[in-house]
Amino acid sequence: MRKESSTNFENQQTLTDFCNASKTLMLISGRWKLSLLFSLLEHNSRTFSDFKQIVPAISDRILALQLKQLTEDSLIAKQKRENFMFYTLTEKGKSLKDILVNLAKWQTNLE
Amino acid sequence: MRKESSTNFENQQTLTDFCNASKTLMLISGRWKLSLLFSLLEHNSRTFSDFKQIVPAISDRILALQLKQLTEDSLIAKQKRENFMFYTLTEKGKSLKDILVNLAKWQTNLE
DNA sequence: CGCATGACTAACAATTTTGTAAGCAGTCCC
DNA sequence: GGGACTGCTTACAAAATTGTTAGTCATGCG
Repeated sequence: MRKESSTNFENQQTLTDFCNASKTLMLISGRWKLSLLFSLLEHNSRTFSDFKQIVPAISDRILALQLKQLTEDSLIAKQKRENFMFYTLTEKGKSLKDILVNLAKWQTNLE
Repeated sequence: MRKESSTNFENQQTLTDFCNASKTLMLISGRWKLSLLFSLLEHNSRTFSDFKQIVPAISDRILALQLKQLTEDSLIAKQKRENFMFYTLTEKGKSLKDILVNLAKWQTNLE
């Protein structure tokens, strides 16, 4: 999916080396990622289908992709319970809470 | 540049309606935007060429594009002084400071 | 068994973002 | 008046992200 020889890729590297905030930003950019994280902040534990109901516009593929990336970045974890897969926030994921809340609050304060 | 009839575009709408944090996130996502903002937090006032020196890998086109978007979103403003264009943070831009610093700090705390 | 549901994946297409190369108007300086 | 620099823009190309459609495999249930 990534082409590790592109200028684009190299620049991304340069950027994250240069600016720590960009690293954090990369973890949470991606369509619907914030929605998924917020819904986990509220409910602690969700299944694939739960997410689809919360964000009906999302397609299976994209949902799976976002969940995969969040999992790879250790912000969420998945585990099986009673034959269902449950997604939950990891400690790392929970530690993002203030940042997420502030992102929302900043926008709200503008209005 | 945008195709206002695509699912992609509609979903972006849905998303920002649904999740305030996503609105904020959109303003600061874009390659090098954080770097540009941080450099303005430090130095208050910069020219186009200054930015090019700070982030040598950036191309003219992309720099101009990012600056334009930041300007359209009113995070920065540009004005002419002594035949040079200077970019500065607006009040709105300055009010992002805590968020930006926290994004960086969160990453740093991980290490 | 036959069908429904949950949690995905594969193949492909559309859209968006980012990068390259070249050029251009305005100002300064010799 | 010829360069050189600043601050862009245009036309084009490459790469990344997002969306569509159609499956797959496992489990549960009447």
